[in-house]
Amino acid sequence: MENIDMKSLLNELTEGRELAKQLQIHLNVSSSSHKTRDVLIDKILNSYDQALSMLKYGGMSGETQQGGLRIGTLDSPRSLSGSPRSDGSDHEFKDHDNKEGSKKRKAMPRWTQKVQVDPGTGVEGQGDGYSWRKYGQKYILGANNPRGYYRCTHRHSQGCLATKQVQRSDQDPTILEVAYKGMHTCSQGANTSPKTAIDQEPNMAENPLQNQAQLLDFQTKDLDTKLETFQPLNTNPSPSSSRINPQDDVFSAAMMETNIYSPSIMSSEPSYFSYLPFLMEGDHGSSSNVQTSESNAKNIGIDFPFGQLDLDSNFPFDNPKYFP
DNA sequence: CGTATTTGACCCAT
DNA sequence: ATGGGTCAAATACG
Repeated sequence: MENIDMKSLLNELTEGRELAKQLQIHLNVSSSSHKTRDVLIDKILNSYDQALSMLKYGGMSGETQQGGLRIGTLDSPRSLSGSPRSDGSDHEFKDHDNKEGSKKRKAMPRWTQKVQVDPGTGVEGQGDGYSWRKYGQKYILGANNPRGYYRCTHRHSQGCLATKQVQRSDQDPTILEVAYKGMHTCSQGANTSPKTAIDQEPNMAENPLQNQAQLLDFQTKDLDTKLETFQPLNTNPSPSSSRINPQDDVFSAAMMETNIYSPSIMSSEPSYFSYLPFLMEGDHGSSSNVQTSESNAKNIGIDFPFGQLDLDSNFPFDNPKYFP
């Protein structure tokens, strides 16, 4: 039963590929806006994110791994409750629990993403293809902004355990840190046709409320209804693509690595990085601050999303059962 | 009127 | 004991 959810995995990867394709198209068509591209990139990253998480936690319970990374703009971690020196390093070869015989702890995949919101509007753009329901908010030590707790709307109906936490960065109000936990098992997001999503220019953004309402079909309420602090959300992948082609043609990796971050950065719109690298993290960092590990000064942002992930180390890629 | 959000209390893990 | 995460009643929203 601990088998990897091959279906979902394939879906994610396929979706990612499709998105990449779209991005490619958009890149050729200079008419597409940067935002659109950003959105695509965003989604692509999310797809990989999801897929990787699945692999990671589905393949082995090695759970927490951490590839620290940060965005160039963020600095000074600010005073955390404790001392940041905890450990940014990567030493995870300490077997946590040797007794695998015991009950398997639900090592839900966790990863965080930094999302840049539009400074002017304060809105992130479009939401992910999932519907979230806010179930809590709390002020965290060391952070001035509250952290919002969201869970998948279909938690009860479909037992989807995906959750996410959204917190606005203290220093950069335009940066939103979204920590995801668990993956969606619900049947939503299937209809997240990227095309539709990206086609909508997220320009409205006046009222967070309206924003969410008009964004897309799926409602994504992550926004803070409060007037004082808007807190948009981020976007997610769109699983369940229509068809799965296990043996698609080559993955245009080259294209991806070349364009992934380029558009947003070099294109123009200096104020729009849109997507920041994400990082997987475990629980060693007792301090819960998302941006804790800043010791890893290696900002990969502009490289390749996978570079930061050390998955290779734990990834059972030798597993032949990957693509049946 | 049904559903999502708000918000303090509660619970659990450090 | 403290802080983080969740619950749930009350409220807001559409």
